[in-house]
Amino acid sequence: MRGHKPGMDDSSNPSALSFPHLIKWVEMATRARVERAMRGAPVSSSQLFALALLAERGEATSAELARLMHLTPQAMTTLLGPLREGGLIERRTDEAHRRRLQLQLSAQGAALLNELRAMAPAVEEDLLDGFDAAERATLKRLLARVARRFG
Amino acid sequence: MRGHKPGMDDSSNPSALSFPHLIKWVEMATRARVERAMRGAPVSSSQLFALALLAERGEATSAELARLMHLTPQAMTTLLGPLREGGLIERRTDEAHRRRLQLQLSAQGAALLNELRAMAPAVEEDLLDGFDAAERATLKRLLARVARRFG
DNA sequence: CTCATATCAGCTTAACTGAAATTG
DNA sequence: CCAATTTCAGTTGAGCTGATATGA
Repeated sequence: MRGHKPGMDDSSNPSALSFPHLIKWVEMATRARVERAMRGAPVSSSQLFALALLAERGEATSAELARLMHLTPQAMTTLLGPLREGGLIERRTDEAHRRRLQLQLSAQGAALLNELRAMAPAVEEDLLDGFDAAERATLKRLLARVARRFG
Repeated sequence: MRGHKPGMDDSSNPSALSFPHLIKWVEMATRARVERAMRGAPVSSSQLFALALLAERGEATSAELARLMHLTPQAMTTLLGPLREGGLIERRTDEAHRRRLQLQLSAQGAALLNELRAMAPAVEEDLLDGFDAAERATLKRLLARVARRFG
């Protein structure tokens, strides 16, 4: 318990970092390692994340992905442009709503995603070295719960 | 338990997101809300984070902050520039190592940090709505442990 | 000489706002 | 007419590499 009273978090410590700062800090540590591991890859880490979300959904519009990723639709158009030019995603017009363009991974996109997924365990191991299996599972479960609240 | 065997995380699910992607996702949700809450503020969220780290340390060099934030020293110079011009941080030459410039918050910097800290609870509440106190404490404790491993 | 610190210059990527066209 | 989707154009911020200078 390290001197903590039950139910007492660190918010009583005036110099404790807020939740936004903690997330930002861990993300910066993660980002640095992911960028290094992805050096030379044909997509950025943000683009890879979009591919992963699209793979999970099977099919989605650009506007849906923008909402999932908390970006403006314009930012999503920019992000997806190179993926489409690189043949990693394909589009088809939704016949029910002809303004919507349904996206899905191409075979190349799926292959690239699969290939780049291989680097994630090493990054995780580096970041979570010293965390036991239960702690890792708890952290990932809580993060997934936060993320999924919005999509 | 929702059908989970004890000790089993979601890594056996091929479409589960990796730790780097989970962090990125939560960070994007957080970033969007923080940027909205900080619209019009004289510093960016990254600059605010640098101020928070500096406040915690009391004093630090630019190179130390760069290592803490997993940035290059050059990126840190760029990030700190406006803070110095805005009178939010002060520098003094380290007499033992005259090449080092020790940084610390000015009174204005401390005041601004204090003011902007007020928006964090609302962002946290929005993101962690539905999480009980124990879950929030656990999540923050685990995130802090990851972040502190590197500084 | 070597290493760490700090900074300048130039570049790329990620994100925004504003404006416009298309479809339901 | 209005709302959602997509995209173009322009802008800002955040991060990188390379090169330079200084001090221990």
